[in-house]
Amino acid sequence: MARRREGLSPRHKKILTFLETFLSEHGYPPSIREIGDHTQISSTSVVNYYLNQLEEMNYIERESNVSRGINLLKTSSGGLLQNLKTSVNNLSEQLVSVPLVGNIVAGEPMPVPASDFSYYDPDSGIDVARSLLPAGDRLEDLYALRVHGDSMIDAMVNDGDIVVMKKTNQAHNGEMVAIWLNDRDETTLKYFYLENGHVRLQPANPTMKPIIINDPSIVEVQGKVVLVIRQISHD
Amino acid sequence: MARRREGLSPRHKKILTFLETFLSEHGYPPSIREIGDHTQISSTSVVNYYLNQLEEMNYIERESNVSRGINLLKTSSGGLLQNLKTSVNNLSEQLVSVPLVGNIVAGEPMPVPASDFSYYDPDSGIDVARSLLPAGDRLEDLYALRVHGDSMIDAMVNDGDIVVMKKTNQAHNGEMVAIWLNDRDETTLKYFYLENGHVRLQPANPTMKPIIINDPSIVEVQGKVVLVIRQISHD
DNA sequence: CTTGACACTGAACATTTGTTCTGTTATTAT
DNA sequence: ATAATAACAGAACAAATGTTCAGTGTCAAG
Repeated sequence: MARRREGLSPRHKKILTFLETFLSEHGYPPSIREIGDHTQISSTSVVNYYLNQLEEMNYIERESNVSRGINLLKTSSGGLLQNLKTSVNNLSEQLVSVPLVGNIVAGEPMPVPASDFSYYDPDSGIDVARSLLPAGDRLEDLYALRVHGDSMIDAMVNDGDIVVMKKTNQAHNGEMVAIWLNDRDETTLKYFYLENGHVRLQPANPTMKPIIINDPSIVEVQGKVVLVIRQISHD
Repeated sequence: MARRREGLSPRHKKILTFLETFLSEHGYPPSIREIGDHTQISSTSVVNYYLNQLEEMNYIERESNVSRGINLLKTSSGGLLQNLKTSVNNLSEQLVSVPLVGNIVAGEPMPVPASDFSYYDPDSGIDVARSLLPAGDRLEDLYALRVHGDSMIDAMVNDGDIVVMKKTNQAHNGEMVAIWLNDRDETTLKYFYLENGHVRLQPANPTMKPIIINDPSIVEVQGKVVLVIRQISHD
């Protein structure tokens, strides 16, 4: 006679909740005895009895004869919890911290970080979903700058916006690049076209006219823009 | 004489990479012997020796006399991995999928999703780092629209940009809102100010003049802009 | 050439840990 | 009242596991 109806008993739920809590605090799973200690189950065989049932119901995976060989698949609410094994795979793949290395202002060459990021401070990164970034780009080639001043308006970029750059000093047609113009002492963000021996720098604002540079050598490409982020707050 | 310079040796890196791989495949850490088996280290005391160094350099935490008591803090590339132990808790809190519910074009009222999101398709969401969104906003009040056409240029928003909106039909001074203007059959994005009985709609582009609406009743607020994202690709 | 520190070895040992076994108790259906 | 099953208990045991120890080998500095 089946007393146990399908579903989780209070004891099951208690064990699952303990698993989640322990994992999040320790970074590794608890032992059978630790589970028993924290769920008022005095016997390791009862813990084993319940873990076997949780495995049958696909809340966990177990590995035989392996200490702490428990992999949490679902929470007690049955929710879509990322489990520990996919979180390693997915976290660094889904959310990246792009280092915010300084400001971009019109009257100065913009900062370009050195390749070793020795100055890197994780607290000053900009968090960006990987899915918003170009698929093939290496994360270590990316950095962020905050725009300072109204000088990038023709690039449709506001004071305070964040631009995510990819390191490059070679532009291809149609790419938006950061360019230092030697003759104007000016950094600008424009779409780059090399045409008939001269450079056309096309503003993002389609109502504005391009800059034509007859001597491509005065164009100094400092990076390529891959993403613009504008957080709107009121003044 | 210090032969080991600061930083990771090839053996350290091999161990860290193995830790990441093992964790992602199993959901629990490897034992000392498993690490040795997969990194061609024949002696458990050498594995222990290297793990102690990785702990000193804050790549891992260890728990004494606990089997598989290793918590991975950083990957071999250093720094870009969120703390693994908080990742179980925090992934869904750090990266959110904001539903992309349609397009915003000037000549139509913009789509505003119903409150229950019953149509919601996770594959069509825009991934956004939580840290880029206003701290107090409820995620279920947010949705994204893709801009279609050049009509939002005065808002410094390009064709193809994504705007993340918060549901509201009341604007406060200084907020950027999406407004349907009945008399013009037009949606516009502007900073909103209610002044002396009339509404001033201020473009984001500071070189452009505001729209003054004497009759506030024709202003229909459809949502508030919280974030603009522009993915740059070449044409 | 000597010295000292780092890297490494293999074994021993103690502890941790999971599984199994032999039961008892509680609960429900007949 | 009885039977069957689930839930539980404690102990034993073997295996897994981490730490320690007494060494050896390598290499750069002095």
